[in-house]
Amino acid sequence: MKIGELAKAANTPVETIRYYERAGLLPDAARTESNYRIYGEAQRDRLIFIRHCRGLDMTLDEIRLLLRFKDSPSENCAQVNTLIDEHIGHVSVRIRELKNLERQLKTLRKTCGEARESSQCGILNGLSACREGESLTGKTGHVHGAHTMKS
Amino acid sequence: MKIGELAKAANTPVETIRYYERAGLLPDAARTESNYRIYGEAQRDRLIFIRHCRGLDMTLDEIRLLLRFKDSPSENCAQVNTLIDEHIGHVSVRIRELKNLERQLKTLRKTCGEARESSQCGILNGLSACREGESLTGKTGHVHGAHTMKS
DNA sequence: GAAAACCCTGTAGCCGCTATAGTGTCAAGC
DNA sequence: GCTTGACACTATAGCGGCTACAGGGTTTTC
Repeated sequence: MKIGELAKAANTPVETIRYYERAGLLPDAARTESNYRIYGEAQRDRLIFIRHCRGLDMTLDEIRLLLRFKDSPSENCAQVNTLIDEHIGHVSVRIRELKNLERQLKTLRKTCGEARESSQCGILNGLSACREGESLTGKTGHVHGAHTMKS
Repeated sequence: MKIGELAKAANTPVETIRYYERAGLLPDAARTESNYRIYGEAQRDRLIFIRHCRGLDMTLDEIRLLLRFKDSPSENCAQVNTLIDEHIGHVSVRIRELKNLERQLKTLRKTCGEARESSQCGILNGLSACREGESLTGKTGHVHGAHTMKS
């Protein structure tokens, strides 16, 4: 199959596939005479694996490690378990952080129930004031942000 | 105060302060004869405001909007309320996504209780298999990722 | 008067894509 | 057989929000 077909089969943009190749997650693809990439089922499955991992918010580095284990089936998978455990830890930490955030934001929102002059706005004023016990976000994990990509 | 003092006062790296200036969040600072930036209390307060907003995971664009309202105190702050409401929405969405993720990861983790051969590893095999009802993450908000920055 | 600590500008890198510009190849329809 | 359109290729730049240089100048401290 050509790259466009693979893209459909794995529900992945073409550019992303080429990016994964450059990034070393997919092996350099075989080429036709006219220099088009061609793929078999093995590569398709590998790509689907990668996309599953990305769907679980793993970094490409984490995925690289998992792929190494997939590529050496006789090795002991203890490191895989560790990786997943750590990743779960990162996600949990991030959930806790975001819940905190949500709480703070809702508190802040209550301080300006209705529209009024900016100078009187409880939100703007609240953001200016210094709160004390603020343990600013994340040093622990690698799960970031509060903003998803599209739109 | 010079930039280093401001950095301490607002608990913000010097480079980040310069970056905010370039990004138009802080006004171009006044300069000494030897071209050093100098700041007063107003700029310090503005920076602290920005850092509070960042602590609440707002984007620089969102913060720019808030600053516009701070800069025109007689305007109606309805848009501020809307922004905060939307931001709360983004955070809530992200929390739901991450909880989902956590659930999936824990399920996956259970499939390989103990270390064994990679080829037998429930995790690696689970990641290869196609799950059906996967509503892949995020189109709705702008709160992203599961990975925090440092370490 | 030398060394350390600070400041400056400009540029490149991080991640995981995404989007261009500019070119080449191929299959279908006339 | 020639045009049109869909697809493929490479190379490069951009996103956000910093962070980290390199290579210089200034100010403070001993």
